[in-house]
Amino acid sequence: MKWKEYEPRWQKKWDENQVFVPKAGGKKFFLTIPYPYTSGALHIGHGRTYTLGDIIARFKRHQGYNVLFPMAFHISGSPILSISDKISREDSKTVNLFLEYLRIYETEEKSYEIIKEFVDPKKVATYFAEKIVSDFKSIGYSIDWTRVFNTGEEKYNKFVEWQYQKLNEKGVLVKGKHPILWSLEENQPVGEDDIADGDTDKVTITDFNMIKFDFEGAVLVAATLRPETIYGATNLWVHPEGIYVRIRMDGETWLVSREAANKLKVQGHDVDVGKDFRGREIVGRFAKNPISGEKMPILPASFVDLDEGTGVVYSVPAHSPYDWQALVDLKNDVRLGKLVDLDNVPVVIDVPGYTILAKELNETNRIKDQKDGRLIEVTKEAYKTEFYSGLMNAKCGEFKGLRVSEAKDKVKDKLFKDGIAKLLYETSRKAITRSKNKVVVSVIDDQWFIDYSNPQWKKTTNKWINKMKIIPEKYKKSFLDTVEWLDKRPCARRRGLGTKFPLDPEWVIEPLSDSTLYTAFYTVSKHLNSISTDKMKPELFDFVFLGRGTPNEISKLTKINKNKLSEMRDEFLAWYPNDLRHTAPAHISNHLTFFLMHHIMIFDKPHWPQSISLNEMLIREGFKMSKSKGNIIPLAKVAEKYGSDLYRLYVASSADLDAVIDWRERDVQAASGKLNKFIELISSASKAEDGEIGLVDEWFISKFRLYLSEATKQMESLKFRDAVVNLMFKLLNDYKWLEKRSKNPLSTIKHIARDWVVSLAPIIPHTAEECFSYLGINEFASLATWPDLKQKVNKQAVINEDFVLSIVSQIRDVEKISGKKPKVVYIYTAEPWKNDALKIVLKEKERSMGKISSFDDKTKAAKVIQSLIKGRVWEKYSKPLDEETIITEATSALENELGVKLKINSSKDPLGKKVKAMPFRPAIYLE
RNA sequence: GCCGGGAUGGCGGAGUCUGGAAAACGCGUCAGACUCAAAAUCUGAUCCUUAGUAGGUACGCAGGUUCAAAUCCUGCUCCCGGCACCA
Repeated sequence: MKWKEYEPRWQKKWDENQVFVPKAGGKKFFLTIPYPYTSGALHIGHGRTYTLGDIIARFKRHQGYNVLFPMAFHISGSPILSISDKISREDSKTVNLFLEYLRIYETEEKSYEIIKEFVDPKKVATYFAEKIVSDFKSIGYSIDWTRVFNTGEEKYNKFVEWQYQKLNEKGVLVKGKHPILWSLEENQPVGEDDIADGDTDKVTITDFNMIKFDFEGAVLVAATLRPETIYGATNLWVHPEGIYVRIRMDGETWLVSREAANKLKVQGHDVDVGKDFRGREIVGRFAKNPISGEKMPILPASFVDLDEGTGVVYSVPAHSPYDWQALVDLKNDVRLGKLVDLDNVPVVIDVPGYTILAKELNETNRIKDQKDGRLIEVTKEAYKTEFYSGLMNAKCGEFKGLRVSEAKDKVKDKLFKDGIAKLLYETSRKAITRSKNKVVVSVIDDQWFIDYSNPQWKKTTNKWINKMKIIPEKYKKSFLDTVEWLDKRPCARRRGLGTKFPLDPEWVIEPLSDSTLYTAFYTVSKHLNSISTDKMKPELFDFVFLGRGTPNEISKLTKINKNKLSEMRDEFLAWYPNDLRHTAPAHISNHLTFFLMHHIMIFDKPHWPQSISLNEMLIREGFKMSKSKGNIIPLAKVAEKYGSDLYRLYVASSADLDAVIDWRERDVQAASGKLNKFIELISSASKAEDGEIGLVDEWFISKFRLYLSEATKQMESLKFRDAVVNLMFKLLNDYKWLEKRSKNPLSTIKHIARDWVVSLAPIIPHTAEECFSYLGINEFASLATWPDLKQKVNKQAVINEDFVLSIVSQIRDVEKISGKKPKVVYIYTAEPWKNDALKIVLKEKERSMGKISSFDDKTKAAKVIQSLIKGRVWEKYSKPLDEETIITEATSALENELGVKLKINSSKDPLGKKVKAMPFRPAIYLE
């Protein structure tokens, strides 16, 4: 792996010569990849996206584009903050994780020193940002580092503030209520990171319907996920030992569990807690069904969970396995048994194959009592069955005949409209924070949102997406779906790093919402370094990005030199729009769509994004890389372990964009062999004497040019894998044959060496540079012009030599089938009249049978013509070959290759093979 | 649950959009060459039958459209990803 030795050398040269720092102007290509979040070391999976992006940037550069490929760092949000928190609390898991990251770069001793500084979140951010820069350089990325920034910098804050001012002017910033996960004890929002097992077992927010049942001048509030079953309610359940409270809630008197009262308090309701009581105190009394007005008994049940919903549920025995079972359990109760009527439970949802679904399911599953754990599964089954195949029946009034899946929301809407129901948010599972406090749902009422629901905005965006190039194209639909589905989205949070929300500085702009327009920021970021932030008024950005005002006016207002202003505006105009944004499909449903929509809302149409490309993830030996499995390869170790060019070659060639790459050590080693072979060939060719170019050499050169033009198209559509197959694997296979056939194979390589090296330079740039130096080409391979695709291809040489190769495989076929190891092989070419038939077929194609009259033996001729038509000879050939001459010329190579003696068109023909020969398929006899 | 995507040899995967000789390219395996030996490298074989260019079996399952289906349509099974404050 000699490339490891020269890689750093070329990286240094690129750096010193600022090879990838473009000056605005000319035919431009502006490529971006989302900036990495600096909360740790990147691994080879992250590297896939950046590597493919770099290959695109480099390819475009070869094609004569002036390429801008910048990079920055994301530090906004809470993760970095909570890392510092945890490190300062000496949380051992976090400390160990970060020590592990540090050891990638530092000595043991130094790691311990540095981690102490990580109590400061900015230190975490800047440390890893720096390391990512050196990681990226070590892989040879052609990034313009002069524009680097991070999202915590003041100039960036100014830019984001401007952006929010624009959004506000457009009227898409709205304030409202919003449910979030919350800890009562810690009195703050909890993110996935703060929840115990939050990463593996996600917690989401579920909507419960609280339905009010009049009860002795108050309301007893039952919670349900299945409002459509209200028509079949027979009674209410409370937990007999549970503690309930009487509360004043938004002007009404409610009875709910004590836990529920606490939740309601933080869900935006006006709650006064009054007297508490045990569930059993109201057992046996009656509440009123809000739909039918019927009296319904309140009964005790132990399955009722006080900490889920309101701690009160209504009972639908025909459709809920728990309810049915609890009634069965209660039937024999001396006092309450008489309130239970199992013979007349109302069925309100008809399901084919069932009469009373809950009863029948419980019986087939032999449920013992309401404490039976299997009830959870049975309930799920009941719910699913009814949801998909249940129909609301005559007892459901206006909803009769509807499928449950449709009726559910309609019934819910009606209950809410009639004031019978209210919404309660509940967590999807019982969850605690890492500090062991309960997670509940809180509703905050002053949450700021970006309102993506605006139909005009959506329409314009969809229209634009349809026009955009999305690669691979199958992801286009995901974009359209996302736009369809987007609604209001919270854009500010109470804590985290980032930009203060300009309309309310108590809030910080949420990290995905501060990263929607920053591709524009790259165009001027380095100019802003010399301007003090107090001069960065909104008018500055209005001018630079939107062309509002004149340099004179803006200069007066901001005190920024007016030439500087013009320079910035010019640079923005020179680079924008963003020609390609490359990243992973996971970003479609959030970042990428915001990126599009914000551009469309704020920028002029000529500056909207042009195209987006996406690549799937990378796994290792069949498994996802994860900290717990300990199977992560950090990007920082790639150069040392494999060499960057090998990494780049493997990442480019082992899977298409939309397929997951499996990093398999064996295949990596195989790729290493090919890379070695390539380097050796170029290196020895560079030293070889010039030789004569024969027909076979022309065959090879032509093959290369054919592969090259195919590969160029493939590179343009980002099919790197196919390009590598053509330029590397196939060509190296052809070279093996060339070595056997040509007098001067290395000198032939010399003819294509420069072009070959350049064509692979985007993928293996260090090796390309090194090869240029072997070849004595005194320029950067990274900046070399893409090979001329109009160079001569000798088609006849290709056809002839491919024919010779087909002779080899035909003889081998026969050897294999006959099981013979011949000493002499007799070859018979087709009789001349068959070539006449061939000429007809080449001209007439499928209609050739019409010309059959010119042949003496029409039966034989028909057979031959039929076979030629079937073989579609016209697709490959334009005229018959002089097969005898071609084979004669290649005789010695064929004899060597096969280890036999060849005799062509000999009169000796013991098996009568001669007559079987066809054009392009001579007959063969083995002796 | 909702919304996407996928299923092809022993394995990774081409081929699907645009129906018309399935398996390009790579890995593995087997055999041979080189070597004292091994590794590396090179050569060949790798669905079945067959002195041949032909036939048969095969692209998750079940149907359908068509002269013709891996490819188009319908239903099903299983896998993977995203799902709003999370970067």
